[in-house]
Amino acid sequence: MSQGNIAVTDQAETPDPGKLAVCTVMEVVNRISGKWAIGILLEATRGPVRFTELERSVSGISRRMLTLTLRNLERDGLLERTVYPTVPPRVEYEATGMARELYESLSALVGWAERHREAIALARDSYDGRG
Amino acid sequence: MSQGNIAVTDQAETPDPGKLAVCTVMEVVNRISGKWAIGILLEATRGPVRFTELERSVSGISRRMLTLTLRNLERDGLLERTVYPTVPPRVEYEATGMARELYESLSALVGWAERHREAIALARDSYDGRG
DNA sequence: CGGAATCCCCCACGATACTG
DNA sequence: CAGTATCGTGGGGGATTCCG
Repeated sequence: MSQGNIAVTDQAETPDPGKLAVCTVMEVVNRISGKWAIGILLEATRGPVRFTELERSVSGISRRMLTLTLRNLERDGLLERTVYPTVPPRVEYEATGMARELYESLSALVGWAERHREAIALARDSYDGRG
Repeated sequence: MSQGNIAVTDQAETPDPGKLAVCTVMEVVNRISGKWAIGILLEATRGPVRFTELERSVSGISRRMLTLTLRNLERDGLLERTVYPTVPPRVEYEATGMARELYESLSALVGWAERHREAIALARDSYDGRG
């Protein structure tokens, strides 16, 4: 994805700061746009959390998706995974500083959504009503 | 999606502001998480833009996806569609005030991505290298 | 407890037409 | 010019089973 927008900046005409911003936004949006990443990130921001705790607190998630999403977040450096070699095994996940900063950066978006939630709902009703 | 997190707030225990924020974030992220929405929104933020102009400036997009994404953005009240009943037809799209505010709200995310891009790349290399 | 492996489904998206 | 219609595909995600 984003082949066009990114490739264009190679050595072509003026790098166009606008296009660059688009790529940057898509980068971060794609990173958290999965169905579960944001919820997991939030739980892990509260403090160290175990696999099974996440399975319970992130309601609706399957073991498979929990594992996959945790791996991706860990890979991006947003979660730190700690294994305690006890028996039974104990694994804890915690948000990194980067992830906490990300969560703060999202507050602007939350503000926007709250300010315009009603307007969006009205726009949809209007659009769906008249076509 | 988000069945769990939203449904839980019906009349259950304390509404948990954290979970509510998760839903709000996912709301807005999902709204712009398509492959083309952000790029289209940017072009339409510069000023009124025609269908064919978008087809050229948003590189790689197909007519079909352009139409679908435009419809969704219009439905959410992020784009305004103006039809000039001339021949040949002329249709212009422009970002609404809401959309412009959204773009400003995204700047925090851009800042985050720029600050941590290198750290993320390193985290990935490290993760992929060692497994 | 904390996963990995397998199977299946759905839908966002791409390609390729046709049209007022 | 600005769309619609139709068909096909890939991968994100669900359900289930097995494992150290």
